[in-house]
Amino acid sequence: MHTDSGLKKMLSANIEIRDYLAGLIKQSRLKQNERLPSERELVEQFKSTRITVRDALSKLESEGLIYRSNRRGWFVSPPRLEYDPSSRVNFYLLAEQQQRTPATELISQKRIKGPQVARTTLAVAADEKLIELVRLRSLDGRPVLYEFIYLPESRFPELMKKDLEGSLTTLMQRDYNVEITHEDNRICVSAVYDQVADALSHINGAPCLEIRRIRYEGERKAVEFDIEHWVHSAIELRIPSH
Amino acid sequence: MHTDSGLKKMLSANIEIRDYLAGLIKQSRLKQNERLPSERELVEQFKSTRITVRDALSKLESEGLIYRSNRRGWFVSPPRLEYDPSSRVNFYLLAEQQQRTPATELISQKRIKGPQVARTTLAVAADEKLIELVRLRSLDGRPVLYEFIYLPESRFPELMKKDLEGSLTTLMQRDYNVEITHEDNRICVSAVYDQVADALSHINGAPCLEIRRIRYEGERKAVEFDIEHWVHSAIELRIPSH
DNA sequence: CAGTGGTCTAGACCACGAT
DNA sequence: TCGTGGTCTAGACCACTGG
Repeated sequence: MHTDSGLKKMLSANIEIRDYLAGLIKQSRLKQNERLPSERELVEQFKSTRITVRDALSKLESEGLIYRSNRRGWFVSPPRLEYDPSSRVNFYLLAEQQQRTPATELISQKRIKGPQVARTTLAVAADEKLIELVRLRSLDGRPVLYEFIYLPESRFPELMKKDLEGSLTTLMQRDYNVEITHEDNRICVSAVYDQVADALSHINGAPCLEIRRIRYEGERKAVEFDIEHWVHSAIELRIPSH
Repeated sequence: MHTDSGLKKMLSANIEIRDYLAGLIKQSRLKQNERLPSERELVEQFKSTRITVRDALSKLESEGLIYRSNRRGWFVSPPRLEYDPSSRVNFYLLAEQQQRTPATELISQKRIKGPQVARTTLAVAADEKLIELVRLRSLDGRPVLYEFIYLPESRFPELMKKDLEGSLTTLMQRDYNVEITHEDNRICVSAVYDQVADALSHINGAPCLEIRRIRYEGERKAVEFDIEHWVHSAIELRIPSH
């Protein structure tokens, strides 16, 4: 008996479909942000079923080659935004440096107790409220980032009267004299649900790139805690060192 | 007519199953590395179908709460390894600092032309060969990292006679007098296929965390190019700055 | 060998987007 | 209203794992 280890595997149907679409994309027969054929059209073309077609599409989604827009269809991903989380370049500047059009929508602003992890991180007193900002950021009209920002109210009085759709770093510096000395970023693959999934035009449980950030002024004083959920195909992190 | 926007959504079946299993895990009713009930058992328990059960499982997988082992079952993820790619701590030390048992298997070592991206990055001459090392790294017996390493042969003569399962950084320093001055890491979510997927006990097209790294000795001389594919639930990157 | 997940068939109904 | 993707039913066969 020999084993198959040296032989090529049979292509399964979903890989065939994936390879076909990946080919179209790589040859630019499908251009960036162009819609793919509908799932039912692909079913016909490949004499297959929607389960199999959707398997192929979700593989392409995992790779970042395509993205979905809820109930509208599947689209070819544009190049990823290169993002160095440790740099102080803000979102607008970053996007424009890479010939993209940024936009920010403030989804909500609240004075709340906030999640325990934020309270602990920011070391606020038991009776102190946090300010929670929820923002949705887009590139060329496509939502790519849903973020929660927590700030200690005591350090930022009157914050909620300001313009909160621009660069927070700039605002903090200008109006509150905050100088960020260092930060701590944690990055992992996670999943989005409910309002986050909806806003990013994703399904419940779709993978995302999650960045949790703590910003400090001075050695130990945390003044900002963020949780960012990125559409994973929209971003590539770049971490230079030393 | 009112809209539903203020109301709670109906739970779909796959979310119900997800929530049930997520609850068991968070309450430690299922312990780390413990196998979940089989898909068919869950089908019975929830009077559902495998499609729906697998939807729920893949959501939990995206979140990193569970991982799969090919055709063996689904298992509860242990805590993520915290990894600072810019630190010089090697894999063994890192794992042991976090009470994990590391292992490395050298899958292959070859003298080859190598992929164009590696040749360009390392700026090798047209006739020079690269050394390609392929390694699989595990934590507590679970494969978590499949990596391709490219090195210019001219800088590392006789490399293939050495022990290539330990720390390369240490080896390069000791035997070749290489002092890494800086590096450039790029991180994105991608997907694994074929031998990578097999080795990580994943299915084709499953998402992974991909790290591409260039190491330099001196300002511009690249001496190492790596592509790492991490099982995403096994890792959390930690990037301190300034 | 039995049991597992991996892949697939051939449909169905629904919610939502575009028009 | 129609077409889209999102969810689901009720099965089937295959490849591989582990005893």
